[in-house]
Amino acid sequence: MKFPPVEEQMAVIERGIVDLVDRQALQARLELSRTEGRPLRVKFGIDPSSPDIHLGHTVPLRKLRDFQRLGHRVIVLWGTATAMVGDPSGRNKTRPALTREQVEQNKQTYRAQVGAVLDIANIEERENGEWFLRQSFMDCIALASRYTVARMLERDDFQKRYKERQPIAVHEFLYPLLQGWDSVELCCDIEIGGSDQLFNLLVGRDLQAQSNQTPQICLTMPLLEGLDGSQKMSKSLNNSIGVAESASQQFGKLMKVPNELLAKYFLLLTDTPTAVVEPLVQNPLEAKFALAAAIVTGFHGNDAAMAARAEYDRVHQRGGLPDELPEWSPNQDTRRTADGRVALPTGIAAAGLAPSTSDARRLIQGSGVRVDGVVCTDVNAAFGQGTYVVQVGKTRAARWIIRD
RNA sequence: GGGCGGAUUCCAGAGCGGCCAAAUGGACCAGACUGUAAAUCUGGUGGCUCAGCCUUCGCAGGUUCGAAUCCUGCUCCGCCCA
Repeated sequence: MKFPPVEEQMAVIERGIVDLVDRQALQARLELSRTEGRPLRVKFGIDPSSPDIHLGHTVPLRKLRDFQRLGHRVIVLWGTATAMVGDPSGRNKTRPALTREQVEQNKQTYRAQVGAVLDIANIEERENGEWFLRQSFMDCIALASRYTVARMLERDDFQKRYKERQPIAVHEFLYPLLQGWDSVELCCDIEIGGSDQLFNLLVGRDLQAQSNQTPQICLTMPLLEGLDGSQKMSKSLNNSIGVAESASQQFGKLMKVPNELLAKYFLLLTDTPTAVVEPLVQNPLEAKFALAAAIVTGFHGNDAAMAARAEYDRVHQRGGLPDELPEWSPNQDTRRTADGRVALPTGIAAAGLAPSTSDARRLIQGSGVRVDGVVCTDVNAAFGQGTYVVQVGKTRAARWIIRD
């Protein structure tokens, strides 16, 4: 196995990172790996606790890919056991517990999505259920005895919650120990995580040292803010861009990234060199197009990215229609007016363009609804036999086919 | 085990007998503007057969002409003492 010179490796590794504990040890270990021809074992734990991966998750995954390209051994550790405990990092609430079935299901969908970033044929996949699901309660006690309450409470998340009188369940104290123990089981050289993971990663060092292993190097990546520009990207906050979303969805959402965040998105989600990014960001619109194209190409290929761009131009810059226009026709349950026509609010709700008739009415009154391209503000409008294109806002539209 | 405090619409958080579908902020949606689905500004955000009607303020009862607001019990949660 041939590895690039340490200097070169360091440059790749350090791009975009937050913490590195510690830098000298990393250099030394890279040196050693080079002389011995031994790849370093780089672990990344994923708790399959929600069904989808978004761009925020891809930040550490991309760093793993860097390691993979440098020739090192990437270990993806599925937290099948830890997902059932729930990581307290960055949380102000206890996570809901998951069943084994949910975890297994999530893992399957995750796996496919991880493959969009990593060369999945070339990684080591493990599950911490391998050891934790077999251990006894006494093993758990033994593990718990390795750390003190005071040290746990040092942790920012816990301190905050404690001060704010939020509940902290006892099992949440166990989480960092489980994660740290994984590193012992896997003999990790390096562990990667989000910057909120630093505490957990450091616990791994302590446990490794106690087990006579060389403590792992801890490397953290920034947390990616979501489209709202302030909170961490998260599906439940509805500010995320999913890996599995369509090209046009991704493209559109990327155009929504706040201007201030552009440079960060480039740094963490693309390979574009900083020297190119800096001048580019001066023109936010162009930068956004470039960003969206780069990311969408990565997940869907060049053609899909071009098509998404073309659709964006048409829909948003010229007020045109999206590529895919769903069709809708009334059925027996659809309420009709006295003369047998379909009232506009009723139809909008029935066609799924708005959550309720009341909401549809408001949209109509707020001139957010167009029929065949013409704004309609008449709440009492109704349509008989024919075909109509009904648009709600810029992105929601349907072709109504009313046969009678 | 004892004492105290709390549960409000998507979230946070006002309201403490009628003026409450419920302040304010966030989030979200729509509109204007900008070759940005950014920023800024404006409007909206329980449902409906919609100038009216119906259902919401932890759950179940009760007092009252009238309750998110008062009383009783229950459930869940936080804090303090042991």
